[in-house]
Amino acid sequence: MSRTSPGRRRAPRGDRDRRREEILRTATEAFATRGYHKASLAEIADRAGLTQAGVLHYFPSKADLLTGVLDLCDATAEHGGADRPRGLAFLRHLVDMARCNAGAEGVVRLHTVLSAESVTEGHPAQEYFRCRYDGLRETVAEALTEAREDGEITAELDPGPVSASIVAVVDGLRVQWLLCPDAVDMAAATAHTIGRLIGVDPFTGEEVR
Amino acid sequence: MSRTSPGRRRAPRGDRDRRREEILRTATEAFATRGYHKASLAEIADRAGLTQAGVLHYFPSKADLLTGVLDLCDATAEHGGADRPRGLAFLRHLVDMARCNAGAEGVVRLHTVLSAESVTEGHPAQEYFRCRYDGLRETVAEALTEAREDGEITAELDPGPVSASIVAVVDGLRVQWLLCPDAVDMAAATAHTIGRLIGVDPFTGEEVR
DNA sequence: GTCTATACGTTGATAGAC
DNA sequence: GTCTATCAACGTATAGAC
Repeated sequence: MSRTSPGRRRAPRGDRDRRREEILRTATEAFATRGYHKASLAEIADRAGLTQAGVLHYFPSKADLLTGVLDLCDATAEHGGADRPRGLAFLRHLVDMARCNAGAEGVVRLHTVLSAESVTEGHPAQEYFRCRYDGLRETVAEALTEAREDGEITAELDPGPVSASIVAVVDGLRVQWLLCPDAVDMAAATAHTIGRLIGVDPFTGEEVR
Repeated sequence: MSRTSPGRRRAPRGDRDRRREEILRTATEAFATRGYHKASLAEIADRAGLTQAGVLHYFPSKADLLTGVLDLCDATAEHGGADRPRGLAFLRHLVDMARCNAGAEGVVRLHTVLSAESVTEGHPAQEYFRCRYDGLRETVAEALTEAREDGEITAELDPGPVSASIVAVVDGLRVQWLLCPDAVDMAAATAHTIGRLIGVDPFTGEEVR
């Protein structure tokens, strides 16, 4: 183990890590606005204040840079490792995220562009997104089950298909919003759709009919 | 006007048009599996049985080829110019299309990949998809209004947000299905979500609660 | 109408000086 | 650690022979 490594996460280990993070930040922006294939190492390097060869010193290949970006994205989203809300509260959390997303075009763009690009032949993020959607569907399904156990949802429902639909709405609204921000209210549409799908307004708890 | 042109649409005008269509077919496949940026004219030309320069003889630029693909896609989808179904029947039509899509991976892939890629900076299909989503939302909203007028839907609903959500579900399910076909039943999930959103099963007409 | 040849730019990656 | 230099490969598009 390196002498300077304290052996724990979250401890800043010096200039190298700061450099890496700076590169990841600019790479995130580039991938979000241009997509993985169109974004170039030279452009990323330029905005990060070094040369293209410099970037490849920290990330052996462009694909490694992409996985680095996605990992950082996950790490940021977990924001300290707080437990996920239980039951209906988690569905409210989804709506809150949609509201929050409406002010963070970059994040939305990154996810939207890369997730769709990942379905192409041999894309380096394919496995990442496959796992991600599997996890998302399962998490939503769990939350739905909890909500029923806790009596927050009274309607009969099949967690599998419903969770896929919820994830799909959140996703699909992003594309429309990116192309035409004024035509879509992501948070409102998400909240409304979830409410109809589970038969309960996720915020007031009132029955929807 | 050319001597061989009969001056009407749909009349096969000879080898040139057949060639163009052949190129468009292979280009469609290439854009669907690789995305616009990653697909190359050389690859398309190769599979169409001519050289890269040959392709550019029929389509002045790669961007023109893309718009040609999208136009052909539209023309095919209109299949003869039949009027769109009215009211609830149109929503059933959406479900039927989802069912049909589950057997036509290529079409799904083309739309999914290009629509998301189009939100990137300066993408040649950006205007196309902006208009497409505007049109889709409006068409769905019209169908919803008709369904209410005809008494097929009794519940109160706001056509704007609901139509955006319906379009979003259809879209979002495609990404999940492409990444993991066994995990998602597009037609079932689409039908179910639409049913909950409008309060009526689109096929049986029974009230949903 | 289709080809060959080529111009001309950009890409990701490597080697080696400093 | 960061650079310059260089690489081979690939991209679109054009020019001109046939």
